[in-house]
Amino acid sequence: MATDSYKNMYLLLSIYYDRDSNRAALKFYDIEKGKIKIIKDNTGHKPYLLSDLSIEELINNQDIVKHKGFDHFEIVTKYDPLTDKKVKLTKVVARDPLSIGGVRNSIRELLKKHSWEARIKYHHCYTYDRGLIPGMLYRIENGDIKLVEYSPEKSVVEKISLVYKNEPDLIDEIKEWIKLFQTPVPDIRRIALDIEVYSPQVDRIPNPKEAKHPIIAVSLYSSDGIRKVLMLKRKNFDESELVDIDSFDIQIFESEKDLILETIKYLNEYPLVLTFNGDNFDLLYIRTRALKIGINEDLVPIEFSRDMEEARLKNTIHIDLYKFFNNRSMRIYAFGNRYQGGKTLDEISRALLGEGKVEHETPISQMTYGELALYSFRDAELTYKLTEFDDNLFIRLVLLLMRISKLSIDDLTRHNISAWIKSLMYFEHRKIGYLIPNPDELIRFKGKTTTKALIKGKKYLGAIVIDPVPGIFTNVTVVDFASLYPSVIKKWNLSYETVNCVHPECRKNRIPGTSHWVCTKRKGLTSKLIGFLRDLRVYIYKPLAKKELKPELRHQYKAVERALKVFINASYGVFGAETFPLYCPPVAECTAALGRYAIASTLKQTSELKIPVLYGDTDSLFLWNPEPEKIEMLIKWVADNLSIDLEIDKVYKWLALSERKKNYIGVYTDGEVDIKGLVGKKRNTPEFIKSLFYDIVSILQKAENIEDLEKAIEEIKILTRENYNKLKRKELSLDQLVFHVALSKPLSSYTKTTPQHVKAARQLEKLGKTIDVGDIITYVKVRSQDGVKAVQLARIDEIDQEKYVEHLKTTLVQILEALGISFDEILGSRHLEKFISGLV
DNA sequence: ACGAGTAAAAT
DNA sequence: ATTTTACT
Repeated sequence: MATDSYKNMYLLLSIYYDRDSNRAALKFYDIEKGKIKIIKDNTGHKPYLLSDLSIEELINNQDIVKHKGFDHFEIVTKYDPLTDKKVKLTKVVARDPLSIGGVRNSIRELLKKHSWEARIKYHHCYTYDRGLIPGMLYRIENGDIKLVEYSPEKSVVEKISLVYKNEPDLIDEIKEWIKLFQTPVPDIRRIALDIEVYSPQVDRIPNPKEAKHPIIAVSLYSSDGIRKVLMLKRKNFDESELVDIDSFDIQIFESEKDLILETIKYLNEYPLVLTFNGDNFDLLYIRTRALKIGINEDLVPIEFSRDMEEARLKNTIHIDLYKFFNNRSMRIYAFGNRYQGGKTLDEISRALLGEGKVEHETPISQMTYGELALYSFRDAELTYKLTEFDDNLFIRLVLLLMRISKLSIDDLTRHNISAWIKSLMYFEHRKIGYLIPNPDELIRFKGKTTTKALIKGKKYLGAIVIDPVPGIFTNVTVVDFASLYPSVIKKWNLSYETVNCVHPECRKNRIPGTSHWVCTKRKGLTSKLIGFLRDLRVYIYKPLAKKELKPELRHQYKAVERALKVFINASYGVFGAETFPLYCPPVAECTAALGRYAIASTLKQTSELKIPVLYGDTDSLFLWNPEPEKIEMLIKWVADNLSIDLEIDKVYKWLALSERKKNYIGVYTDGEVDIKGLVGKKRNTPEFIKSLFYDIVSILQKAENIEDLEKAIEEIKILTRENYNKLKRKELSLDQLVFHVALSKPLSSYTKTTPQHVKAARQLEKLGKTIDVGDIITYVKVRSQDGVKAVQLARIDEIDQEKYVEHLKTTLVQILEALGISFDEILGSRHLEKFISGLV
């Protein structure tokens, strides 16, 4: 792989509908020049929809032929995955992207029954029809756009040929996938931007749709060395406030118009413009304000989508990091869930970069020029650094996710996993001539679920959680299935078209635990794709990410491995989500059922092998003191009988299980602690209880064996008493007693009950504070009618101590119950009782 | 705007 | 008993 030279290469970043020319357009990144190159469609490509009405039927309906946007009909043949039949369809071709909507509307009534592929976004369709893959490298010669081919390394091809030796017809296809991952990922020149706005009301964020007040600062931080704050000169300007700042440049503007015009230069200059919440604030504000103060619209390169959700730049590309870093998949898989809960730039950058925003008490509008410059600059700096940390992980990840999903950079960074998988699936459908089913047709053919969920309101039965054996155990080995659900999807040929297929002879191929069956004649599309991605991750890129010596390549493989994980792990969930256009509950239900089947049969085998099982959840089994040979036998049995990889996940020096599921504490052989589910760990727990909890944990951490644990308990007892007394003597500050709870819906929609955090939020609202969905409400428990007060309104002497003692107790009982039980055996049960009663 | 299962507190 | 949140 040649990573040293990108000569004459262009990176495809975006495919979009260009409003000015009413055609599709492509945004490439010219790697050598560090600039965007825009190419407008010159192929005369026309949008279309597919209908199973015949040409005669359509002609009889004169509305369509008379419609001025209509161009012509074509006949196409497709494979219908729902009926397993070839079908002839009429392709209704429109004149241009603008008229496709009108053409569709002219036969809307007919299409409700018969249409297929009528609701698909034009630029997605264009992406496939032109055979272009966003995120890949191209050469542009005489108007021709040619993919730069990187052949996979020989060792990689050999390995994958070995893995697929029983399915040789799939080898060519998987080699195409390898090209996506072997093509190098170039760095992209980019600039982060953040604005500050004057506001006469201290607590109000200015409304960007009105933009009543001036922009007073624009901070910029770029990959090629721009470190700058543009500032508006207001009254009382004092240059001396700025003399000490030497880590970045400050440029003072006499007029706001000049300041905005200078900002616009950067928006046109840099290929990628990064913001944090620019879709909803910064870019919207700049545009509104620019027009308001009389800048000609032609000079403003900021455009909005019709729903006002997306701020696009005419000549370059805008990425809103707020959306991307708050994407669930990104948070969980790519970034190891290191910033759970937080959504703000401050919280996210603290978690990922270890530094947060500049703390300030003075409202922005009252800051000195020096304070404002420092504050504003840090925001742009953090925004940029979110794309730079971990050796440009962000850029690598985004480009690889684009290659897998076939989405443009602006679509990818703004949409969630279901849109990514939808785009991937649609692309594959087109590639192999499959008709894309309409969601209502899909449900009609595949039916509903047949099992009953344990949780009210859920659609089908999920995973098994084995009742834990309470007590303390030394030497516990945890085995788990390597990506259980994706493995099951691959192994059992699960896909929306293969589950409950039309062939009578497949009906006997039952899925255990359900009334569904799966096709024996055709390979399922989802099964094939998820199988590819899984195999590439497990057999190729996970090993390469570890052993590759060249840092550049190693970083790329690491990003490949993580990007694959994102898709693989979400592949099951989307089929059970109504919002997914290939929603197919039987697929999700079969996946979960086969997961249960896998763990249940493995459990049976452990008892054959006489390995004691202490606990298990979904895809894991906790084995007590297992002999290594027996684990080997178990792993072999699973491989032979279930064709799933069972792996040793972790080994505990000791593990304390309570009676509660998903609730335990253990110490690994390397001394690291593992805590699951205990309230002491949870985000909403007050700091004072949390810190006591962690102090106790670190005492336990030192214990090597059961005897040590006994001594540890004594220490814990003393520590707990101390803290209890602190509470009673009111030696704690309000801050340490705060509960943090997120508001999951708008305040007005809490109608059934009024939880405590809602009470506190309403108190704040009364004082004129705006409260939004997702806000973390901080409150303390007090002795009053409501029982709670927002922390801002409370005094230390109002605190309801009893409530806190209760909370302290439940937190500690979770640990002690587990420890106590084995204590019962050693010291008798009085010990624990005395310990707990001593607390209250 | 990705699934189901579990725990705990307040109402 | 139900609602709500946090977590696996």
